[in-house]
Parts: sequence; C-alpha cells; structure tokens
Amino acid sequence: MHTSMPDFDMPNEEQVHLAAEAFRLLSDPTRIKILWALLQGESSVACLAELADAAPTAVSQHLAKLRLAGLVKGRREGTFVYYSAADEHVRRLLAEGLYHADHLDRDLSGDQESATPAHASS
Amino acid sequence: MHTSMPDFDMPNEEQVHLAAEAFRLLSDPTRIKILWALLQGESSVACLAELADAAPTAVSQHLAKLRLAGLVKGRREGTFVYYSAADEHVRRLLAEGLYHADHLDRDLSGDQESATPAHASS
DNA sequence: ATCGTATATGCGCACTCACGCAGATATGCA
DNA sequence: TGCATATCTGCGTGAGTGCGCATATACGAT
Repeated sequence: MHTSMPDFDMPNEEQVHLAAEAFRLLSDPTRIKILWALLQGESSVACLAELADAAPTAVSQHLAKLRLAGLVKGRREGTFVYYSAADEHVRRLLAEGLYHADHLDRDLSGDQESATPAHASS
Repeated sequence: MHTSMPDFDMPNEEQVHLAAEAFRLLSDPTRIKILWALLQGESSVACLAELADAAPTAVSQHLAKLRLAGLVKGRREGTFVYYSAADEHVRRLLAEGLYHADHLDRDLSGDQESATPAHASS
C-alpha cells in the first residue's frame, strides 16, 4: 500500500466540488445546446427555446441556474432578456466535451465510421 | 421570429447527448478524484478508495461506469486490478474543469437589476 | 388604467443516481 | 480442499433534478 506518493497533488476539496458543479451544469443536453447557441452570440429566451427545441419555461430555468453559476449573463431590453456566455472558459469546456463526444471509441456495436458533419440547418 | 440564422451550426443531437453523458460522469467529486489520481498513474481499487477518501465498493462502482464509458481501463494482476486513464481527452477535460473551478467569479457584478442581494458575508 | 407578450417562479411528479449493505465472484496460498 | 484478500454486483433508500403546469412579475402598447 503506497500511502505516500512522491509527488502527488490532489486538488483541493473545494476545487473538486466546484469542478463537479460546473460539470454537472454541463451534463444536460438542453443546457449544452443553450450554451452552444450563446457562444455564437447573445439570444433571448424564446429564441433559445426554439434553437434548443425546448419549452421557454424550461429554458428560463436552465438559464437561471447557468446565471447563478456565473456561466451566462443577461441583458434586459424591453420585455426581452438577451443572454450571452460569460467567458471563454465555457467555450473551451464545451468544445472539449463535444470534441470528446466526437472522438469516442468505446465498444459500440453499430459503429458509423465517419463523424457526421451534419450541420443540418434547423 | 428569426428561425433562420445565417451561419449557425448546432451540434448533432447524438453528439450533444454523448457530451452530456461525458460531463455527467465528471460531475461527481469522487469520480473526479479517482480520475485525477489515475491521470498520475495506474492504481488499484483500494488505493484509489484511500486517495479519494471513499469506500472501496463505491469506488468499484464508479470505476465500472467509467470503464463502460471508455474513460478508464483495467489491468488485472493477481487479485488486484490496476486501473489507468484511457486517453488524454480525460486529462484535458478534467484540467479545464479544475482550471475553471480555480478561476471562478461566481456572483460578482454584471448581473441585471441588482439580482445579487447584498449578503456580502462569508 | 387594461391588455398582451416575454420572462420568471413555485409546486408536484417521475426519473436518475450515489451510497451502504450483503452476497457473489476471482485469484492466491496452504 | 478450505481460507483469506480484492473486487464485483444486486437491492433498497434518500437526495437531487428536469419538466410541465399554473401563477406571478416586468415591460410596452393602447
């Protein structure tokens, strides 16, 4: 039992918790779509709901959580609220996740070899 | 209603789902610790349990999920099973998440209409 | 003022998940 | 064979969460 490792840096307990919370926010398909859309420019709740193919209420709730986490910020203009991504960390995290999803090689049965570009517009 | 955006590439539905699943696997503090430990070298279940401060049973269950997802792989040697991280994607994802957790500015300004009640304590 | 639109919030339900416990399985040794 | 260690798996439970519904709020127009 090697209880003493020479150079082993376990991240701080709080840091692990914060990272887990960030990953948890990214673990929902609807939120991923919302964030991905916001990375390409600000948008309103209704527009995001249409882009993410979800109900406006659900999108609003997701945006509330994302805003509390500091991942997005909102700007009110009239009755609309235009949201936008907070910083570039979100972009890097999301890009890494989607890249990982695109380069997955687990024991799939029906493996489609090509990576389905599929920018099928709406 | 702007249903048609000029150049808007929404990721594939399956890709979003896979990315969400990957993020969900990273959304648990125990799994983060396990993966972080595995990124610094292979280790057994009991050793990982000690490093992550969790029960060996729980660690085994986490490792099973991570192995099904293709994030880690196991090598049996006697009664021990030494696990190790599958690829470098895990490292990048985890590093991004922990970096994000280290550079968080949670509820600072920028929020609209004083959505931050001034409980400046703690 | 009222009305309509856009967004936010509270509630309840169904679902998932991490954990603890007990039992099963695998390997090594005498 | 039998025993001990290490790991895996099935089951139940409690906590957390996404979504739909209804309602409340904010803003503009009339």
